[in-house]
Amino acid sequence: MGEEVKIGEYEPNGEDTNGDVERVAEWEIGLPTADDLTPLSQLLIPPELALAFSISPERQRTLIDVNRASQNTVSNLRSVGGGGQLNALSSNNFKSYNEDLARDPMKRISALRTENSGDDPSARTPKRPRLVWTPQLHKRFVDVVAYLGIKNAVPKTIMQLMNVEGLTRENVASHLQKYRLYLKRMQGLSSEGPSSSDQLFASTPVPQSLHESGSGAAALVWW
DNA sequence: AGACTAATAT
DNA sequence: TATATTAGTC
Repeated sequence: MGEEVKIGEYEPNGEDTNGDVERVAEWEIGLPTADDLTPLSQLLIPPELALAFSISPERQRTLIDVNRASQNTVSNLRSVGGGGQLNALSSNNFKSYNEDLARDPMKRISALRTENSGDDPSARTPKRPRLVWTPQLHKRFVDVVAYLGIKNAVPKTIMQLMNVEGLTRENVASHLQKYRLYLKRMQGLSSEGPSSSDQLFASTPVPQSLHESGSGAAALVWW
């Protein structure tokens, strides 16, 4: 990092948030896409190589490490400049980063939030659009569940580790219920011939549209 | 109280 | 069918 200061310099005079958003969107274009990034969970130096050069092997980074690093990044961004419009900008940056993690569904959510942020009494109970579990979101979910092990994988923990803005415990609970049914079905069906109706989760095909998602804004952490 | 989960609703 | 909401339990 070290980019935060520059971000601050973009906005010396205050309220022009739209200008910021545009400029941020502009430099985001140059960033690598999520798929180009080396996963943080991957070791940079292969163990054999480290051994050969007697480099102390780097500790395997876990989901928790990555999650913690992510949290630290947020608080660092927030603390830069000690307040004022810079804070708002920083959290905006994080928000868009997080939206890109979750892709479309979260974008829809935040769009809707700003849309009816008025005084409409029904806005007091801002109804979230129903969450769509994109392959990206689902993969994150599956990774976290696998990491936790099925016994520790409860909605709150999963939600926290997934670290997706706007994702609720209820969202996860609902998905988990379905996922458990799927696992159960797999259990009984292991080594049985594929009934050809198993398109549930099995290798979600790969919509091309999801690969080049417009802005090309990169997620900092992806796997 | 709050979280979990199975059942039920949309 | 996918996701949300409810209701019962711990």
